Amino acid sequence: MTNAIFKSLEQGSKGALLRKRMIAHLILHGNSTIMELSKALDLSVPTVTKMIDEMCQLGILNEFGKMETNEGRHPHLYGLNPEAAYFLGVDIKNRGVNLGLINFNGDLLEDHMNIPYQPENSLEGLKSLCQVINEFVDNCQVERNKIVNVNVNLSGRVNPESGYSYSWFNLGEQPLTVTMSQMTGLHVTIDNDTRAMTYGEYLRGNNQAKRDILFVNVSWGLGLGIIIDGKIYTGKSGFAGEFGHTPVFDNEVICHCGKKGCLETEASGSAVHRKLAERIAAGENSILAEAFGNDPQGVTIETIIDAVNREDMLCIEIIEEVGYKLGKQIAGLINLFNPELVIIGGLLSMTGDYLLQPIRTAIRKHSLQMVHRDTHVVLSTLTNKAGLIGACMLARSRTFDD
Amino acid sequence: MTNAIFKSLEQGSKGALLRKRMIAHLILHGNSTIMELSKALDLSVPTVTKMIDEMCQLGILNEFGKMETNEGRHPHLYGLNPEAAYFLGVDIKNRGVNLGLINFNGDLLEDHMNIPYQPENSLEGLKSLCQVINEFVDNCQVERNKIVNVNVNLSGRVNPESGYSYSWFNLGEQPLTVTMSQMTGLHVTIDNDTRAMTYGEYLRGNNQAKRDILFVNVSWGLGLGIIIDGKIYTGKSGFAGEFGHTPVFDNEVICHCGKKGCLETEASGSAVHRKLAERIAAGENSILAEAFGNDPQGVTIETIIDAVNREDMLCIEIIEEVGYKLGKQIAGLINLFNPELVIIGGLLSMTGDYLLQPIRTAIRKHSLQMVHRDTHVVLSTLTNKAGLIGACMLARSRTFDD
DNA sequence: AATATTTCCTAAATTTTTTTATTAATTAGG
DNA sequence: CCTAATTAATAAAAAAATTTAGGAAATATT
Repeated sequence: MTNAIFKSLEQGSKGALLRKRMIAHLILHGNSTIMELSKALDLSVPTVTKMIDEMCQLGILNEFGKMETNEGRHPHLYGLNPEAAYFLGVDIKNRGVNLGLINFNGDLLEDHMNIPYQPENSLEGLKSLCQVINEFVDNCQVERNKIVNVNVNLSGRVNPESGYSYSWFNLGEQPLTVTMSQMTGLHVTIDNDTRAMTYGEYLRGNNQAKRDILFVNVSWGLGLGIIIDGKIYTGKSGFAGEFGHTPVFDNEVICHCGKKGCLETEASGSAVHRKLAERIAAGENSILAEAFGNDPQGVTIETIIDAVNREDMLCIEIIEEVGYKLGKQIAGLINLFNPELVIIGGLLSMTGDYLLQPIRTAIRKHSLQMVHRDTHVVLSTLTNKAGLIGACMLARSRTFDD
Repeated sequence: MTNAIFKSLEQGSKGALLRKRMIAHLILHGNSTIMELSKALDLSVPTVTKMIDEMCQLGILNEFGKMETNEGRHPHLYGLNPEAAYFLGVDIKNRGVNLGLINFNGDLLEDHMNIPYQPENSLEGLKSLCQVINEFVDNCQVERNKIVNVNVNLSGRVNPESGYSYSWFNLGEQPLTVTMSQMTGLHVTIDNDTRAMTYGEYLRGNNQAKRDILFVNVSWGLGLGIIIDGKIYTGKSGFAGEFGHTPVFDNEVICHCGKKGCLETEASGSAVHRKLAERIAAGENSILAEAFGNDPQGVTIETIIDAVNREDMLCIEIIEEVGYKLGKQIAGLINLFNPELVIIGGLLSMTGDYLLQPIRTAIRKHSLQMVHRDTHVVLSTLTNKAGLIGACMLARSRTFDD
């Protein structure tokens, strides 16, 4: 972002708020006409015209030809200038890190999945993460000074407002965002990984125009992202969505949160892994029997998903069992939230209908018909890139939030 | 509300939106200075001054003397003119109806509890309800034409926007609000009873300045009211908050919703009633043994509450059991919503600490410490008047919503 | 092909809002 | 009791936004 553009959006700058509202509208609704903007922002046509002219001058917006209409003069279309700014998304996984670059328009220009990186909760671990980021920036197609913001997804407790992370890299006194900015020379924001996935699906997952959305992140653990009236809901302290630790069962499995009976102990990737290990140990057959025999800890969720998609019966049975238990709890969520859309995402959702159908069955059976009638339940469309794309989208959005 | 006042707030009237925003602020924050309003509404001091002058002229606002400050010139205080308009709240109970009258300032001027009325889901039942309302209006201290709006609480499915009620008085084609307006000659709005209670506690329950609130309505059934960012959350179709039908148990009790295992079958007034009946039938002793022996259906929640407060051991035991089960599920809600405040209300909350303490114990045990640390769990302060006061407050608010 | 109709966009006039400067009201301290 | 310091409210000037009216670009109709 050139200096002139940045200045025109700085807090205090005349008309900055309106300009940001206009950008936010264009992000959400795509290229628009003056009339549409005038109605959406509740401003007169001349005012919008004037603002658009200014922003075209600054290089923030572009004209994109005329719209095809049936009658009358055709209106011009205006939209974000893709080259006005670039943003970076960073998605940290158990055994690697995903990096992505988008332009101002939100198009994913480059992505680099599974860059080797061993997450380690120390200053060294943070330094090597920043090194990975710096290498990506140095080798990407865009100059460093054109990258306006970097958003990093972290698991666990994250306060995006203050920039503090409590579960990861909670080192020293200053917010993690400040430390990372110093290490990379780039502006950095952070957010929770499930929230980022939710935001990615909201903006890029074929789910346009839905305002009340639940996103269920079924990976090693179990998380929930909540979008209410088009905005991410974080709760009072930023910890909303701890779905995995809902007290449901009377089992004796100790959850990593320290309690017993958490939903996560029966409905998550870790639950699938444990159940598989138990049943293979009890003598049941599976194409993963050998792998579990050699090194149970070495079997990843990806391995299990692969086995499911190769139609291993034991794996499918366990996925169905877990899906039904999860669906029953999602039924409760639907009763509570009466959402427009429920998206099933996370690693385990890559088993597709094997997971989705039992969930749908359980929802039909256990939630009130009048409530779930208006709720669509679908699979994530971004699958394993939801977190990365969400990180990129957040990197952009955060630049225009106050 | 005189014609001039009404006209100045009508949609389309110049500055109506700003005037409504100002009224909304004064409702929520009480009497304010010009400076405070200027900051809250993001308008300059001269603009606010001009608006206030106009609204004082119209009789909407009053000046209320000067505020005590330490230094400098003291600012004038402005607030709603209590006599500018009056509103009626109607709260329908199982065996009667509660009516209340508030002034523009929200002060409860008159209330009439438990007016004999047998709710009947028919045109006759609706007519006799309107007759009760008309009698109250004719005998109250305010002239009929000064009453601007009447809000009626109904249980079950209600769409406040469209004015249709689906569980009660779903007669004919036009919205219930229109029918009732014709029958009473007054402007009528409707809402769900739990939402009204929630709104009452939000505005009048010593819980000011909290923005994310859950209200648990433990009466014969079990409902949940959700306030997010200071606004009532209704979900996509207006049915959010069906907490009572969360699938939790494996029992064989058929809920009135038709399903088995609903939370409501183990944690609600009806559950307490059933458990009591069962254990008395099994030979356990209680001061209600005789009453249950004669006419089980005749024993009301009020009777049971009375027995608890007279320290009947069996009743207390059952309340504690129900409280713990409810608390465990509320723990899940806290994990999900990370709210600032949880209010325990509804008829059963009148057992006070007998219900609250087991709930708190269960929350401590079953929700994540880092999440519930910032959540206060309190009893309803409006108790049996929450619904009525909420109805009155909604009657007023609805006049200034679009 | 000419005219009517529809819709978009622009320019000047009008209205509204904000800035800036000034006056008013109040307290603290000498 | 007077003056300095502080904050509120107002008035006039400046800036910004909207309304109104008219021209421009496109399609439909005669």
